[in-house]
Amino acid sequence: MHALDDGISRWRRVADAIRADIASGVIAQQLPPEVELAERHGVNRHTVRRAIAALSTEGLLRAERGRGTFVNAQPPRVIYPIGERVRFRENMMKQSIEPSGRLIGAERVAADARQAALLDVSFGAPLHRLERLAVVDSMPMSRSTSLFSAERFPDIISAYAETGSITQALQKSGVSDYRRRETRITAERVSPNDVELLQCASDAIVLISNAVDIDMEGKPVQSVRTRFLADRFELSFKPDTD
Amino acid sequence: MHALDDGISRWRRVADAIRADIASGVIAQQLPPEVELAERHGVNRHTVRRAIAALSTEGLLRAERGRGTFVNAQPPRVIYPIGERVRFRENMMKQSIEPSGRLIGAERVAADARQAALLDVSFGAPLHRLERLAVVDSMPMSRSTSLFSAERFPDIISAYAETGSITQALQKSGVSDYRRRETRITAERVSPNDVELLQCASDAIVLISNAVDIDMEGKPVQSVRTRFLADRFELSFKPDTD
DNA sequence: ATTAGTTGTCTATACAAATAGACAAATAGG
DNA sequence: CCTATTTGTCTATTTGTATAGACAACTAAT
Repeated sequence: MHALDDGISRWRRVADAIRADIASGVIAQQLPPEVELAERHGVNRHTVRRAIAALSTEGLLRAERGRGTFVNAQPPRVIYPIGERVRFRENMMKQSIEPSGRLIGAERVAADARQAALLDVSFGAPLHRLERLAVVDSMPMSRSTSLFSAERFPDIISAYAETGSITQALQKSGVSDYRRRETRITAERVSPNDVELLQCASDAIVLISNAVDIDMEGKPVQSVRTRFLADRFELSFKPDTD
Repeated sequence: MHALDDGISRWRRVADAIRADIASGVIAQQLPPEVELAERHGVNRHTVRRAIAALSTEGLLRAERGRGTFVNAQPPRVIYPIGERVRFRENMMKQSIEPSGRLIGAERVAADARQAALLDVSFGAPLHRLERLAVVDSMPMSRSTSLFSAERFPDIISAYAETGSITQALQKSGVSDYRRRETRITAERVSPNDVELLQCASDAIVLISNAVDIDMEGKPVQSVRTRFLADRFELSFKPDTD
């Protein structure tokens, strides 16, 4: 009677279903009793209990003996505008959120064919790779990998380390302003490497944004790949605004 | 010694890792031998075999006894531009793709608070809900739920049924042109209802786009929620283009 | 105080997942 | 032809998942 053997346990599917019901508002404050949930999902009560246990350690639910199981209030999704002007710090502060970027790694690499085309440098040219982690209220939000031409921006790493801001680091390197040329968005399961970094479940979903920033003459400045945790973010694109 | 009990079987995690390695180009044509994969992922060879079996029935891999396991060529992700002008048919035909929309349901509903605000109608006002399925080469790509004011567009359903196009259905209803006001993007696991409709795995990831279209006077025309299969799509946002 | 309804804990059983080892069958290269 | 390498098949064992039933502990209302 097993629907599809997709390698996902029943309690996990029940947990996902409950999570979805909460997100969509089907379940508001209090969960139905365990026996009812078991019937609804066609599983044993113990399976429901395991699902609830998982969601409880996640902080989404709170079970009280004799009373029932309740939904904890969740922080709303952070809205992240994508458009011509993308400035992480500005965007967050408009929503009364105090952000902080953390440098988690820097490396010198050679441009592969794809990056060479995006950044308009020759194949194999030296690049600075900058790994950042965006944190809001001590909760990891996204992980970014930026690539800069090492020839054009030899000191971008130290400039970022000092200022903690891409915008300011670029200003020190002579780029007074920049804008986004293109943003491509897709979604995947989080990579195992990022699980502890982002403090998320090992099967969390990340929104992936591949973008290229250009200076005012239209020359590529940075190529950046950001992985947003999908359950903490919502990307917003407004044509008119700004 | 279990890393994290997240309800996902080991073979499934190995399968996901292999899929990711293929997507990122770490694995190109041929897979490493099963024993090597087993070591790399810290599992038994049989577990790797099960992962490979799943990916083979999925069409991603092809195992040949005595030779090895090979990666089948995959169709590239369809690039879907989001911007002011969003026209499904036009967008697809630019990429030499012949699309087709299928009407899978229509219903008359009352506006809830959120939809009323988006469409600028009063709470409880009658809406037409239009459910569509976008198909490319007989492969389902996305599922859309459109909402129109039933007062302003009483015949939108039949107009869409005749023309098979939102753009043309709106023209028949007196809207010569429209543009997108805002697009909000997030990602979730596919809902169980959509699994058979979209012909995808029960834990596939969907990119969700919530958008509002407005006419040339700025009045809201439709509110549309589209669920794109993340492994078949890439959303692209270009500020300058058009 | 009693009762109905709820979550928490315990034992037991059937079934699937993962591990382990051995060997067959096909391929490729010397 | 022979050998090394690789995928395919088989048996067996251990561990984890899911089901089943019973009962305790707690809450809220009568």
